[in-house]
Amino acid sequence: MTYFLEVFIEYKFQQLNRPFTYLYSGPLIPLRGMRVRVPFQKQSLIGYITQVTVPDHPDQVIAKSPFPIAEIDDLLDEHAILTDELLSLADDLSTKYFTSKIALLQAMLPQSLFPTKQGLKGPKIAYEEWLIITPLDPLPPMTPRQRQWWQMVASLPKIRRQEIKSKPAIEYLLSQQLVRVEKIEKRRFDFQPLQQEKRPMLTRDQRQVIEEFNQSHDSVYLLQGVTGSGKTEVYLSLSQTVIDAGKTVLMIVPEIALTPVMMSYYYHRFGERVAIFHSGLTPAEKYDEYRKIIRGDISVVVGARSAVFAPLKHLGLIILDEEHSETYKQDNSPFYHARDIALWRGQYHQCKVLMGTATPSLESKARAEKKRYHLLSLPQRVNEQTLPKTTIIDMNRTDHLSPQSSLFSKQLINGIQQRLQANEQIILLVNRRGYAQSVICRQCQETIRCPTCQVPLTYHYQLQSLKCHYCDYLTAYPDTCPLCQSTQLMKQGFGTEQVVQQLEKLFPKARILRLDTDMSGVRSMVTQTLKQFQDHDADILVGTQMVAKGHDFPLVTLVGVMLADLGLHVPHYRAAERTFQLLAQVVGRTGRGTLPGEAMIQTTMPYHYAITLGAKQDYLAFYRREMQARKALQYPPYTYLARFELTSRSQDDVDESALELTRLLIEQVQQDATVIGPNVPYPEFFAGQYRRRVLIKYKDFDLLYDRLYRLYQILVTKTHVKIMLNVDPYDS
DNA sequence: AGGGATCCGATG
DNA sequence: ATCGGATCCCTT
Repeated sequence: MTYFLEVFIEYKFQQLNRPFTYLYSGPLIPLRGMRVRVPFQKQSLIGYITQVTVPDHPDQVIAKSPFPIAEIDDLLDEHAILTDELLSLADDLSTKYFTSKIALLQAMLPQSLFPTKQGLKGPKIAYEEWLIITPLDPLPPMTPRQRQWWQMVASLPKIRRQEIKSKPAIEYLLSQQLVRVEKIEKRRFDFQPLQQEKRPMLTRDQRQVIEEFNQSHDSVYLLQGVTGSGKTEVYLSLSQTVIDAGKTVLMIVPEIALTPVMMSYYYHRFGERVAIFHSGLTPAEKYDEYRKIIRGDISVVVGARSAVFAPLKHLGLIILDEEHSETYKQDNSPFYHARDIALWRGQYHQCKVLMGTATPSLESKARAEKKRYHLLSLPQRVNEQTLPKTTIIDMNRTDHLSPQSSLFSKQLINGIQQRLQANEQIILLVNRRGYAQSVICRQCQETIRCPTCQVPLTYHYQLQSLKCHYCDYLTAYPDTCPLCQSTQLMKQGFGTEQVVQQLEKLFPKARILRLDTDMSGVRSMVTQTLKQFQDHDADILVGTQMVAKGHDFPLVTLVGVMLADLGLHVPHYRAAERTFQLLAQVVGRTGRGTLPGEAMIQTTMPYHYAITLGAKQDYLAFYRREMQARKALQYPPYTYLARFELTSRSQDDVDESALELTRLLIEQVQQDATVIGPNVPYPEFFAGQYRRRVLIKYKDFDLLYDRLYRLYQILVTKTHVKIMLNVDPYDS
């Protein structure tokens, strides 16, 4: 049989983002989604099959072809590693986001299955050998010892080979064909579920929401429930219905740190049919989980952003928890948003998509108001507690500051003291990691900066080093100013490390934990810290926004926020929304058990609406107010944004291309869009590349698409400059 | 004319 | 990305 294969090769360049035709005439059956090794210009490259055809007269096809068609070198997979759905998703996304299909497949697949040469070096399937008895009559002769082992194998349906301690015995049993060996794929990921309390009874509100969801025929739902209203129970209950009907569920959470908790909930209900999937697994674990999913052994996948591509078949429900979370947007190529992917897959499978949060993104709330999404609400906390009492503390007033440490207000110190005495727990949000924000030289007034990004470096006490929070550049803390050699270096601003240090001085008996991304380098450290706090092996948890998300600690009765206005100083149209959401979320971490909660917010901007409304968790007031601001400035959700990102090793080249692109854009699309640029991003130089951006603001992408695409095609051939389109960018 | 560097276009 | 042919440029 002669097959004609359409193959995409491994290079992820726009110019090569098209299929090449190859021949295969071997004994196997090639399928869409399998990887192949192909000759390509004297090279041997990996690619994947997107189309297979079997013509009646292959010779004629070859004769008529305008180019010579080569044979593939090798067929690399026995089964397709991608479903038709995901191939078609990659198709759609590569057109919409101007990205090569290979780049998208790399986002969808675990590294070890990448269609690149690298991928082939990845982990292989791990097998375990199981012994299974073969009924024989009459039995061959056996020594008593051999007979003993034989009986042991016979008493079980199957047994792991390594459990039989006597090697000669097995070999004899095998040689006599009394038992046979079956190789079964091993699952390397070993999930240790967390302890969980008994399943609570559903509240009336929860039952009502579940009923409304099940009765409705709408496709997209926004579940808006205040913090502590029990959204997770709703997710579990709806998942149960779907799984009982023989379909599968995709459960997406915003952070890897939240997967073990959510996974435990699902694991306790659905056992081995749950898979976990996120970028924190080892390549081997990811490989195993992925294969398990694609084989159809899995009913629920729990995971972070990349799990939205999990190749589940027969999807019956997609849940996106904490819908507003910015971690769902991948802000480097390929620039996708997990919410968009979820909606796309929902449509493909004709299944419902449920997005839950206490503080919806303005986009989603606006769509719910327009009835494009079906709004479900949980207005009450499950424990019938009121929302926590909150105080905003003006840190401009020196009389508010504690005489013992200027980082804290008197009030917060007192609050912590009281909780420690009552043996209750405290969360402190400090949304900046490290010890000191920056280091300045008193002599020459210069800040010490990253040699590659030019960003001020942050001082880390534990490492005794300076760290760049953009590129992770690390250097020992210098004794003298690198510019003028003066010894008068001064640390400015504080972060989590310093807060912990001060707390240790102020409360020597308190058990204090720190949680931020600096410790997530060590695998499972985050989970361990959270578990320690959950088990009340610590009194105070100090951390960055990681502490604000989704956790449920019933003993926490005080939440303190330091530097609440931090996010408001970033020049970004989403700054207020981010600050509001962060505050509302973190304030929601207190008073979740039977004890009433309290929150104290330290800020130098005590009257900013993001802070006053965030403190009260008054979503609706914030929504109305922020929508007015967005309307006045014509920002999303009243318009859409897209950003061309240009990078090059040459500053001149990138400047030239950016100007050219801006000129063309103004010429081509000014009627239907606003063109802003070229802009120089911060930092300008990153990862060995100079960067420029051009922003466009528009109302209707379809109207622009053809012109943008043509323009892109012209510029993309320019050598030395890479151009990417970031639709709906989130970073500043 | 010869050889090396550089550009450009195509890749099945 | 990378190969190979065309072009350019300098030297002899």
